[in-house]
Amino acid sequence: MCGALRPSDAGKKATLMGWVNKRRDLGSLIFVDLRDRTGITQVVINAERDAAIHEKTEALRNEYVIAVTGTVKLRDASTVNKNIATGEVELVAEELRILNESKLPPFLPSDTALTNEETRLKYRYIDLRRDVMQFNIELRHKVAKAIRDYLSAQGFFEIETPFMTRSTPEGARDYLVPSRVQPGTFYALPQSPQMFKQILMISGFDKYFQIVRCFRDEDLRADRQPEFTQIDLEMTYPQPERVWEVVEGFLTAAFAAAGFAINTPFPRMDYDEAIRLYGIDKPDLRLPAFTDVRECFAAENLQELAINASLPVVAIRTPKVGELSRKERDDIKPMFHAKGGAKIFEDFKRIGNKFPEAAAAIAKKTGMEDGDLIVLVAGSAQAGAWQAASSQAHTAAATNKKVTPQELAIYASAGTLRLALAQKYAERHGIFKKTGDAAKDFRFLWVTNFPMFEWDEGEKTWNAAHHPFTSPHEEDMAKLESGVEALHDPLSPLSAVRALAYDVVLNGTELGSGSIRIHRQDVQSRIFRALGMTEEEARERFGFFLEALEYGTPPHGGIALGLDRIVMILAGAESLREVIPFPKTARAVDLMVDAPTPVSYKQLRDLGIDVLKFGETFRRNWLEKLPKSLELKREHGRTYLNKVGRRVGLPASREVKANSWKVELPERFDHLVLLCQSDAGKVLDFVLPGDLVAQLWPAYQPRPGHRITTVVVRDGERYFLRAGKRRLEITEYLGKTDILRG
RNA sequence: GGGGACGUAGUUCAGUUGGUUAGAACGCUGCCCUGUCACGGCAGAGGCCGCGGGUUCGAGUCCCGUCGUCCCCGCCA
Repeated sequence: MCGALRPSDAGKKATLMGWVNKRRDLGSLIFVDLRDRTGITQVVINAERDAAIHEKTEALRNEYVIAVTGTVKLRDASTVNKNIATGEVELVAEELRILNESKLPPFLPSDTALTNEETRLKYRYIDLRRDVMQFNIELRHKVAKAIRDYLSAQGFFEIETPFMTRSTPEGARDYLVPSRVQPGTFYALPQSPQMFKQILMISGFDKYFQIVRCFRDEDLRADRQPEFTQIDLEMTYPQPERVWEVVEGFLTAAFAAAGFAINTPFPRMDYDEAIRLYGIDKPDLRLPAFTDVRECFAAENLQELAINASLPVVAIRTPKVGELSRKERDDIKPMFHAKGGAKIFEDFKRIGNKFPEAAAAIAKKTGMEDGDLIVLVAGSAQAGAWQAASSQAHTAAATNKKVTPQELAIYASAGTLRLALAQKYAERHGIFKKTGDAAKDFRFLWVTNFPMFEWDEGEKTWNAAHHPFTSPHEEDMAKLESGVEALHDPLSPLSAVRALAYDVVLNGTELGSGSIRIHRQDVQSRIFRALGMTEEEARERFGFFLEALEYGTPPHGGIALGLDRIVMILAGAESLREVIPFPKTARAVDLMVDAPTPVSYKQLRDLGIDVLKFGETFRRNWLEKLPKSLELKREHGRTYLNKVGRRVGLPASREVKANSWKVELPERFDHLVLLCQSDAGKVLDFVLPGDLVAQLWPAYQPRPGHRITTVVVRDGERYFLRAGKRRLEITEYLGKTDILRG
């Protein structure tokens, strides 16, 4: 392999195969850097030694695939290249074969400046040749293998679960797979194998794991792809601590495989504590926690600052930011997104001028050092009105050590600001820079005792915060019982029910989430009742599962971790795309294979599917595939696309600037779908029933593959179809059918 | 669904208050070069300034729309 040769190999014969990474042509002496997965070796071709090979080498271009046989030679001391592992040797070519040529790639794997994502994704096979990508994918393999090996050694079975499964209304949107055999019905791709793994526990496979693809049809982020990989595991009879031990074990193995020695056990923190100290349920422990500095102010100070004295005053300390200019201070304000009456005091100097004693106390309490930035977040006095009204909640919650919604608003606002500030001044405080000490670089944390229920302000009800199979705390069972009576009361005892749920967090990223599950039918019923679900509704949605629970279900629990995120952090990457070989864009498009695409009518018909609304995707995919040189032409009272002009489209009319495009008619049709861009730039698409088509084109006989184009014209509030000189008003008709505005 | 950034040569980018023929670097092509490894030297090719409208005597530059990529909010049990 190209990265393998060492001085000890000197004198040996070797054959290397790989890509031409670089050719340095010095005339009758040519150097070729030959690259494969393992590295780069320099090949020397000397015209004096072999004119034929030299001639062949002159034809080589970047990314040609070649095979070279030659003798490994130690380099002279003066020509050693310390930058590469094979730098002390080179291969003197005695035979050279061009295995394949290459077109000039849009970018080279050896380029130092990164090409834009669009090009990288389109030519992913070239992008993946880059050493960083090779490293990341190899790292991913090593991590996955380490986890498999560890869990297997611990007695876990890797068991596969179906990809084509049942849609559940809970949680994220499902990706659906239509059934041909039973038209009108759909499988769903799993958001996670949650129910199957619990069924496996019921089935007696007491330790299960799987490195498995999951699918969620939600909007993407840098750390969210529509398909992603989970390390999913479940075991019987565990305390949460037992699950944590297993996770700590395989993470240690995974990080070791990546060359990092991490410490276990990870620290643990209650959800409430995480909110109080960090304003978020996935704290980044590398940064300083909040300090509550309400006590540092005198009551009059708070009044003067219009701060609500019954809510916390949070100090955010960002280290080593240094003196900020007026403009820089102003830049902080837009970074703050106030929730529920939270307000910001970004100018600590001014606080110091006005209230020197308070400022001194704050500086002391926060451990402020020279150059540290202090920003305060507090509840505004205006928020006091509704605060007073629910002061009862405040006291009640205080006894439960529970964070109230009002406090949460302050903490959460401060929490996002804390991260934004840390991000903005990352260069200055340097906390995010790797030190090389894994214990400092990777700050793990277990966040535990999540609330069982979340208040939905819109629906005025309590929802399951995790999933409805999460077991509540044994001690909170009584609250659960009484809380059921107050399902639509935001102050319900349900607010204080804790779940046996836990998250594993690394450097502010949620790596995984798990829980001890409910294994008893009676508890499960109570939870469903608490969620306002009747027995019948519950049966309807989770029938098979509830039935399974009744056949001797052992206590069980587990967790699922995002493999992509783990590898991303290990690789030091900013985006999941860097650790997924074939990722999708923010619009869930695969730019290499160009998916998704519209499918033929025949395919849809087989599935019993009728697509009513063709959206942007349809329009784009269909239009883009038309030759650019088409223009509309009218003949024999019909409109055709002809090869004349530059773009597809109709000449702009006075009334409306309309584009139009073809619709491929099926053998049989009940309606046409037309899409039209109105003068306001809005895309209208609507269904045109068959009898209207007949009115417009009386002589028209639908034929397979026949294409028709028409234009929708708008005149004020009236809409017309145009066919030749005829105009057919469809305004009224549109009112009766569904006109869908895109 | 909402907000923001970006789109100029194959690639990364520059392009002034709108004003001659749109530049640089790398890459590419040809020639020269025996110790390079970011090789060097000489010569050269390469542009619907994303697309469509508009304003203007004049648009890469201003306005509107649209397409695409990225980031964020909502969403993601």
